[in-house]
Amino acid sequence: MLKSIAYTHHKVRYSFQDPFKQSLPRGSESEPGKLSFRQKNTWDIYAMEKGREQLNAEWEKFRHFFKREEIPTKTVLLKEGQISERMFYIEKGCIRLSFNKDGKDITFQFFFEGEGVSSAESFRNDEPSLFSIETIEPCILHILHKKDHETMIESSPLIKQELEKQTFQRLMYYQKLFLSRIKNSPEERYKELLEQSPHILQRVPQHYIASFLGITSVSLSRIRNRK
Amino acid sequence: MLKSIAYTHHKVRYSFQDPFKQSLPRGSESEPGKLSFRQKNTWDIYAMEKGREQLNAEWEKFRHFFKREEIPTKTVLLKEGQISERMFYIEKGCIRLSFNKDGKDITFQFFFEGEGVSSAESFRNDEPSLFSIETIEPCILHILHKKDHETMIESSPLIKQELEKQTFQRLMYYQKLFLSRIKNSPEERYKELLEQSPHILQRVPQHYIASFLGITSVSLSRIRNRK
DNA sequence: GTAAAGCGATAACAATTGTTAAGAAATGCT
DNA sequence: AGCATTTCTTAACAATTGTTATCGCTTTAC
Repeated sequence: MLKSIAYTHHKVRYSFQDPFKQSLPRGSESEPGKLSFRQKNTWDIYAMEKGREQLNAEWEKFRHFFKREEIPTKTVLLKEGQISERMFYIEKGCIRLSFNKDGKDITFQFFFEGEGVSSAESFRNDEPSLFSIETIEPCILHILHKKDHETMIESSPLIKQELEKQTFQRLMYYQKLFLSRIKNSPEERYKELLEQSPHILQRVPQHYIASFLGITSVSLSRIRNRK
Repeated sequence: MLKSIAYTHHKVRYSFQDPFKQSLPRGSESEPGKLSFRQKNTWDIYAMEKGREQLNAEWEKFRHFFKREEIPTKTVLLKEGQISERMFYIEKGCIRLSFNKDGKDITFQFFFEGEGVSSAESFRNDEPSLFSIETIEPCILHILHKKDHETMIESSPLIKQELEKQTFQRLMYYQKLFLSRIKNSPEERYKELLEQSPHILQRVPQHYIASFLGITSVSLSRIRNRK
């Protein structure tokens, strides 16, 4: 199967920049609503700044820590309850986060190309992960091991500072995610997906979308028939 | 009314330590489940450490930045959409966070004595707050103004570092909050409140509890009749 | 002390969603 | 291409929650 995806000998086309700058998952940006593609714009502004270039140069120093791997569909990268030792950066493909409730699988976030994925608490505190990480499509990932991550932080105060800044941004993001989840009905949230993240609806199977919206796939069909 | 609460001439009995160490709201710890009173234990351990004492001594240097105020019930400390210039530390009383959806008021967090409250994004980025902050009971608060907060951070690398550490903890907390909200039904979450945070049920009016659980007060009455 | 406001419980009815099952279409594998 | 698996839609019925209104009790304000 992987053989049919001729990426193995394909020249990598992305440039190596801060791999976790985009760590706020794009799939869920429809929920805070205000984050849709805003980071792309912010990214452009940063890209113009000298500091940005300096930071990218700093990331470039640790490029060798990221191991490139091709991963098939429905591969569990991290299982809920395990301790995470790796972070993932997506070059190609789609990933979902999920957890188990009474035998039922609940999806709550999607990640796409250019985004970083991890179970931060597990990774940083050696605690069992609260959720699983799984590929939805065939993926090309760049994988950072925990030890290399620590080495990187110790070696570069600049990167350490940047990651702290991102922690705050993620806090803000989760706050918005949380509020949006409370605030909007599944139907409202589906409509936001339609308007702001159509790529999710095109690439992710409906039953994952339903799970993500917190409803059954039957209810999702009903919602889709209402519009 | 405030005159009947004879705190005005009452000697302050708390000691001035890191006022935001307890910034993870206690009211919602029932949701992550695993955080219930755990911080109190962690606090004790920290209190034994020399570093802890050093940090408290550092906080003590900025005690004068915190303005003590007595606030009556149902006082809006920050209105949704406004820009926050203050952080609050509760000496006495109860505070809730809420936002408005189609004319309806939705409560999502409670704070009690010993806890810090703020709209972090608004405070830090000068953005309109996503929610309101309101007292449920008569309160005694220690209020930190934004300028003083900035002065404090610039003056003390130790405190700056401590606040960064807390940011990560808050990120973890919100992640758990989010997952718990998705995972558990209102009834399950009500039962957790019963077991782990009975003080909330005793002090907070039922209709706020219902709102917090994401249901109407009628549904909450039904749930209460089921147990 | 009295009036008003606030709070909680309950009933009746409407609306929404879940569960289960069946069928059709799309996708994956050999 | 054929077959197996997965995905999506739909119907029927059950379960749950929302909306509205009413009542009684408690608290607050004057």
